[in-house]
Amino acid sequence: MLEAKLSDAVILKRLLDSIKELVTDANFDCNEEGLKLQAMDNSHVALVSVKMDADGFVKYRCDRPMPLGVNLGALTKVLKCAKDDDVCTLKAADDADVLNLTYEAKNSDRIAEYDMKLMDIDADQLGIPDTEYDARVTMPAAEFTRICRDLSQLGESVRIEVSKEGVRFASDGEAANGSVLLKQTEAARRKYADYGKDDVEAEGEQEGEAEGSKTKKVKKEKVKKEPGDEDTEMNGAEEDAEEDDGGEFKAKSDDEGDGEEEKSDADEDSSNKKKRKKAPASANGKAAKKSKKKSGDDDDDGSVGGVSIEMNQHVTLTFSLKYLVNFAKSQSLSDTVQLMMSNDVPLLVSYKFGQGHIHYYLAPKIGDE
Amino acid sequence: MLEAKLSDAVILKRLLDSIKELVTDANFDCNEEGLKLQAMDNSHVALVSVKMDADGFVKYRCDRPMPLGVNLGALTKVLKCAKDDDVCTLKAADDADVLNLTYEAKNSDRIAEYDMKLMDIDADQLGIPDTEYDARVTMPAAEFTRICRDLSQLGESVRIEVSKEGVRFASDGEAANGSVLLKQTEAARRKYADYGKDDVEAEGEQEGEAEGSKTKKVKKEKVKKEPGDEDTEMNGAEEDAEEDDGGEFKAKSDDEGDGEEEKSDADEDSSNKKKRKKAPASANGKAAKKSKKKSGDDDDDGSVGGVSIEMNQHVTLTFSLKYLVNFAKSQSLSDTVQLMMSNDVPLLVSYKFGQGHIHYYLAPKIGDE
DNA sequence: TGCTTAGTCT
DNA sequence: AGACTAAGCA
Repeated sequence: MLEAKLSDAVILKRLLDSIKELVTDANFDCNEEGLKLQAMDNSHVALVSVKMDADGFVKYRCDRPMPLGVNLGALTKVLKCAKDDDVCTLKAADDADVLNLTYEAKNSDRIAEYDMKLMDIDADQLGIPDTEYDARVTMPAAEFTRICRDLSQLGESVRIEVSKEGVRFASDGEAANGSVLLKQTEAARRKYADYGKDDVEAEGEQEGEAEGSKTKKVKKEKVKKEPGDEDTEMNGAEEDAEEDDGGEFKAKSDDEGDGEEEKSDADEDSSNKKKRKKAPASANGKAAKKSKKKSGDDDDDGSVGGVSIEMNQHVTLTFSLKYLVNFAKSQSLSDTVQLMMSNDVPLLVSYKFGQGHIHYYLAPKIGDE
Repeated sequence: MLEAKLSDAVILKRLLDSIKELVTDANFDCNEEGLKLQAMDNSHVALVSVKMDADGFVKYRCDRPMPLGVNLGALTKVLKCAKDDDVCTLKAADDADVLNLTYEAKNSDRIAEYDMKLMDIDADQLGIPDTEYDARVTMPAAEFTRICRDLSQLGESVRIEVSKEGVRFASDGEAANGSVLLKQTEAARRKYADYGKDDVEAEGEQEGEAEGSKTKKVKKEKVKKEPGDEDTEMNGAEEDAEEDDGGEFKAKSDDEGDGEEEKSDADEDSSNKKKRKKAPASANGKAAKKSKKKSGDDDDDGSVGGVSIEMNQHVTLTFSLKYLVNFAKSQSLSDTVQLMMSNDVPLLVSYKFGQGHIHYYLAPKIGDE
């Protein structure tokens, strides 16, 4: 059975708000590592991957892995019945066809309980490419939202060009062409120096979670895991942030060396194999920052303009703004967004929050389509 | 002729916002007691009863009773032309076919005047049952609104179960079932201890006002009036809160004993005849509280969670959420709502505000309809 | 974070 | 035409 208690229902509410327009039905795959959702958008153009780590819950228990087929519209409705600060508990019996959600007011004079029907959803195995990106752009989520919205008024696509100096977002439209250049600033570089170094990528394929994740009992710590050889090493010192569960694609951060992960190496081998815990929460200290989204920590996200760029080579790609605007809704979950790009490879838009992360993949437009 | 001056137009605006979707046309019946509106909703399922006591007006004069047939949509539009804090004066000549509304800014530098056409409306005699309810639930209006809205997302009906411990609102829907339990708390019990004890019920039938009420000359105070023998007594001291005009049904408050009405017995007979003043404003002191709606008086409505329950026996009833959601709009008029229920009897949802009250009646669903 | 306005869908 | 949902503004 599954029992997951979240301290504030608002996290789940925001998560659903972020993806419910993109995906109508999806499986929440739960195992002892946490909850994971991967799905193509309704038109099969974009891919969404959400992960909520067990560590992010007040209480988390999952006896055995199981997929919870959920209609996201229905779940959104049910979540709307929760107050933002309600303690939210998700429960599902092992072969249940319902997901039970309990909302408790922090003062306990109100208890609401909902049972939502589950459905069987074909888990289309999603092949998330295991890519080492040539460019990683870290910037304030609000900036990204603004740019996408602005440019979407002009045209349907945006051309994103990454160079050492900065990122340019350009769109050509009927009535006007627009271009926004964000320069890399020292302040931004410093601010994001160790951001997302260990958990940015790594959407394991299903495979990873199916057996690998369960089998591992590993550390709850925030050590990043190696895509391939997680069980064996404990290079806690590396902050590359490879956190691919499946090993299908691993994220590369060109400049490691920050070494800010906590080492929980001790437990590495202890866990069977597959310790794909990327500590989203504590590792790199970003997760912590993110969680304060609305708090407006000035020195971190909001106040500093500019972007931080890490790259191996120039990248120029064109994307549908409609999707990017949609992705940008996750701004509610994090102050910071990262764009991972390589030429001719799907863009990865990543938002990390206290309890996990949400990744969006979007294939580039080719030629002048 | 009628002349009624209200210190703040916002009261009327909120009142109209509350009922305009339920009722399209209705008579404002005015007599020296004040203004009253009673109407079935458009589908004749629910009944709305609004009362604004003469005392609640800065100035009130009604030479002889008359019905003002109003299209509520039109009145709403006209009221939108008033600023919330404008002093609003309603005037109608004895046989006028127009209602004159004057809006004066509090500093008098602006005077707006509108004439709205009146219409003849068949006053369907409304038979409001005179019921002694088995359960009375007093709770924050916002809580009631929230629950009705939440559950209306899931299903069409809500089952309300009242027990000593609390109230449960439950709804079953296609995608999910939901249940909200509000526990009775000591804080809530204290908060609402003397709430609505004297004016909760008592919608007189039309009849009452037509002849019976007029004949009485009684006090203007907050004494409840006797349906039958009004002209003779002036029991100003009782605060039972029977305020039925017609005598058809009288409101019962199980626990009276507050005794907080003011006695103005002296003037009872002095007035010609027809003094059916029920003083909603001052009696019991609740009216006063209510009027502060938006002010967020913590110790009164908003801050205290939980409900207060007074009951003779368990009650379980099922209602259409669509209507309850509609009723809940009156939250703009009061921080507190009371639900009065008996098995197999229409629910009474009552909101009291400084100038009067609004009562909604809704028949329960029987069986599994 | 809440409210108001605009647009879309029923 | 009305209601509901989503986006923008305060």
